[in-house]
Amino acid sequence: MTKSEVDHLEDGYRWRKYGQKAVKNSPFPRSYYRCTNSKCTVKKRVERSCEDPTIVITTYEGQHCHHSVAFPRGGFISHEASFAGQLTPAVLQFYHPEAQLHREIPPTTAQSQSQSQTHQAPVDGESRWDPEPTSEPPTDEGLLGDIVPPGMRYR
DNA sequence: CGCTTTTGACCGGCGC
DNA sequence: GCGCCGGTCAAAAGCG
Repeated sequence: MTKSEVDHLEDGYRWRKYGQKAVKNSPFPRSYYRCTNSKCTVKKRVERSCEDPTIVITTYEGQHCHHSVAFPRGGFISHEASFAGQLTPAVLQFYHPEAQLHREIPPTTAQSQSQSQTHQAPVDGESRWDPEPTSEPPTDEGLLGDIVPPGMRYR
């Protein structure tokens, strides 16, 4: 879950929208994105919270088998790519429709991605990520394959 | 000219 | 068996 005012959350990857559907749960439509890389079967589902338009719920499916496309000097992408091979426990409790109803929204949601960060890869550029991690095949180690990068919570 | 977005249709699964 | 819901595909249009 990410709080943001804009839909296009630049997470370092290139996404191609392949569909949009309105879900009954919320008045806002849900968008379906897929990684432009043919090898990457990663899918992303972006939905807006019904109660809080400023919050978008982004669900990732699968893992990227390549590094982010380009964040050379942008320097604001998180290091989530490094987690490409592991699952996050966060996925266990990521679906609580009711829970979010009484969730409060900090008024200071303004800076979602404007800040530049601290952390910038010294030598990055492109695919330094092995197409096939030696320790684990891209096939996927978990049936769910869902991954929620821990570093996706901006504040 | 190529790529991305957009929108409607189509398909599969589930519930009743 | 039918209807509903969610998800994906595919064609056309728009933009860079």
